[in-house]
Amino acid sequence: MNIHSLAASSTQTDPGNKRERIIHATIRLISEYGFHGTPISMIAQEAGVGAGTIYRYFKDKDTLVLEIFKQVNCAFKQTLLHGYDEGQPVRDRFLHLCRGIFQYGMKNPYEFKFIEQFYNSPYGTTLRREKIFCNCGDTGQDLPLEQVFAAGQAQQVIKALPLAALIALAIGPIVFLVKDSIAGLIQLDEATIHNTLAACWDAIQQETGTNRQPVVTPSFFATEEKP
Amino acid sequence: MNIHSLAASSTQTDPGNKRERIIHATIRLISEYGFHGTPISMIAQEAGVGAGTIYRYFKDKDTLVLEIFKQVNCAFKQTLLHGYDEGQPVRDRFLHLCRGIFQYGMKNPYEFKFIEQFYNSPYGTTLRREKIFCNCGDTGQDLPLEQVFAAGQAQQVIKALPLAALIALAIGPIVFLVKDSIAGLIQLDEATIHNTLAACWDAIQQETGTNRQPVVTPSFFATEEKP
DNA sequence: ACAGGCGGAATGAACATTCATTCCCTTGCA
DNA sequence: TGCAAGGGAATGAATGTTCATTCCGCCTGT
Repeated sequence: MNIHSLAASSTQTDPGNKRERIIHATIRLISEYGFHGTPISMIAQEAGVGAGTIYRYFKDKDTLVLEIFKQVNCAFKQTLLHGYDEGQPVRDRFLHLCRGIFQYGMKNPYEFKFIEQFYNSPYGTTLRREKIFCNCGDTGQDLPLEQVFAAGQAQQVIKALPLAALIALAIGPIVFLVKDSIAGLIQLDEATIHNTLAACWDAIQQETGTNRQPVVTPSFFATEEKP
Repeated sequence: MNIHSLAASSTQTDPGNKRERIIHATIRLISEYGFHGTPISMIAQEAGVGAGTIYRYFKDKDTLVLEIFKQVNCAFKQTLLHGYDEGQPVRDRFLHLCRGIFQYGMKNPYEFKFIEQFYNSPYGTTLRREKIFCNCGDTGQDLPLEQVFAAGQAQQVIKALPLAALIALAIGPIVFLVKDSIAGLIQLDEATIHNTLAACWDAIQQETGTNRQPVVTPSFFATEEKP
């Protein structure tokens, strides 16, 4: 798997809309069966094109999937920023982004699961570790969610947990629930979505009231493990 | 020199420990590459046995993986019940189970990812939908986590969210964090684990104080989507 | 008529599974 | 105690299938 052909995308406008059909077929099938579980022949059939035609548009299977991932991932990020206002309070910005992830997953189940598949593959893990990601106007800066966490911690409205933990607390439940929804295991109504998102906020927010267990600081655990 | 006997181990009890070696190799490889990404030949090599030997112990690749899943899933559930006391308060029981998942994942990364892979495969989804699961002393009753949620809701210490949402809020972040840890993307210390688990509780617990946004009820959303 | 996109058969590699053979432990017999 | 035959376990080359990729003749738009 090599990385080239960044922009051979549209030699001429678009002959049929074969490229699009191939992309959608790939997303749908890989989201369900995974990379190794979806042969090129299956993609060709689903797209309604000949197997050879796929190679007119993509160098090989690896390139096909990687290019689709970049495209889908960028579109996903763009979606999150729709209507996003940096001037809003931390809680509102947080909920906007989380709701965006939720809605994206509900409206684009195949893309959502495709992204999941990719991130959980060895290739995806490498990508994350090397922080390559895609550049879709992305200047290498933090994702907005990370900015929200930083701002929230500065204002002491968000817990002083490691970034990875905050991300897990925010996104973990959403991914979990969206996957269950896509699989048809549950039916989500708007109230449940709203309350779940509020619960995600409860998880990361720094309590200021008195009716809460104190958060234990790292130094507490210097010598012992459990009270 | 001698005549019989140092090892009565062979014919019946454990021929070598090949079966074990095959199982461990399968878990390790599938946890990393997925079902379709790990050929039998690779499993045989990793286990240090001939490819044909695997078929002495398992009917085919599907059976191999399914049997391993049952075994691993049951062992996982048993682990969670270690030291579990139904007489404890809801919060303590909840934290015990969540911590158990966390620790299991950290100590058994291959098994943890194997279970993940399985649940996210088409087969795993089907299994979940049909609620077949394995019966390892499992009398078909609810998982302890579900019992805790039910008890907590009865006592009004846990939010009145659908079961699937509560499970997502509890397990989602843990799965997320453990996977990051296994991938080597983060380093977890005990304090972070403790605080993250506490945050999971914050997510599902029903506030009794006054400094909290009210939880919106379903009827609120009957006609509109966003205030 | 022709240039180039297109489908799908052709190709060689890789895969799951089988099977003839080898290996090694047990056991009957001298 | 020594020895060799018997039999189940193990092996890896053989088999038939499926895969990714290539190739070539057809066909459409111009």
